[in-house]
Amino acid sequence: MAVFLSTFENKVDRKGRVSIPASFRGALEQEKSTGIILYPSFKHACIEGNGDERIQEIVNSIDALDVFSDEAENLQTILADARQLAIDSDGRIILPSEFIEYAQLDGVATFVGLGKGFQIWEPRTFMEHRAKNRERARKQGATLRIVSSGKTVVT
Amino acid sequence: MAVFLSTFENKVDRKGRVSIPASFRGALEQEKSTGIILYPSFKHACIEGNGDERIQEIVNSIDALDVFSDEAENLQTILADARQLAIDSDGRIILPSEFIEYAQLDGVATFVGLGKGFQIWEPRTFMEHRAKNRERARKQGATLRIVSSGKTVVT
DNA sequence: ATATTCTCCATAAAACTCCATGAGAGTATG
DNA sequence: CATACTCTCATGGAGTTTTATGGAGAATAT
Repeated sequence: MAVFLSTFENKVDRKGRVSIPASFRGALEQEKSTGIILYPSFKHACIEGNGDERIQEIVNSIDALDVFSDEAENLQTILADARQLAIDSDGRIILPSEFIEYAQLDGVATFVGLGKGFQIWEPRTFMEHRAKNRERARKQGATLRIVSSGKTVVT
Repeated sequence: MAVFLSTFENKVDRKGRVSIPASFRGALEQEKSTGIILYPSFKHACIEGNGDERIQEIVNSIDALDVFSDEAENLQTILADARQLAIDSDGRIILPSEFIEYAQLDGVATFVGLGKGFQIWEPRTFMEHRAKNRERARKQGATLRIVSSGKTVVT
């Protein structure tokens, strides 16, 4: 299965063009994704990115919820704001202006691998976010214990 | 099962290239890993290494958590800092500069087998670390209980 | 027609491949 | 048993390919 890993900083030019990191493109190909799907994050000032396969899972998960529940409606807004973007022959996409504004990008974008998907951040904002996460992880003493079944337990 | 054992000291050249110890490569092959995953250690000034099979377990485990939970975000920082590296035909990888800096490598790297995975240290730093560990082990008198499932617990 | 999007090309830097060397371990053989 | 041979492994260098990125022109839409 494809995995999005590591972080990359790429430039966003005046036209909104930005290169997708090569390893992310590799992951997308494994998913047989022709393009990528972007949508604004719920929690943070960043853009969430996924391949087609992952979006299908999300759609199915939402579909499994109670149709008229608040939760379902909340999550459906994700889909409403999502855009499918083609990757051009040079490995780039054009970031829609609403996403550039939402994440407050200014010429540079940080691509953050999260396993099944990834995020796009304004570099400084991401630095702060990461620092906060690390601090919290240290406080909570997060260590990773792999159990034989393949499940991971935070102790 | 693949096991990483013993320690090796290999050179890191100007391009950041370093040979993976042959026995480690053997262990990786048994895991059907085509490459390795490296990420900075939480606790120490060293790099943690695993076969890329391992990262799959971590990704799946995180995925099993509530997507927007704090725990998931804590663990995602591991993925964001991790890199998947291909082993070239000569058995080498290129260490990304951020890892060289993090572990403060200067031309030499110590590979330390830890069973399921391994670590990469700056040699002097590792010496001190090992001395400290041995001292503690002597004081506390570590004993080992073998668990039938194959899991090992240090008490 | 004018702005926006898409295609194609150019380039520099980084990553990858291939080849060569030398040290050491192990093996063969006289 | 000592010497020569072979093999693997670590390491260095050179050349090729891939990436990221900028710009120009063609296609498309408004």
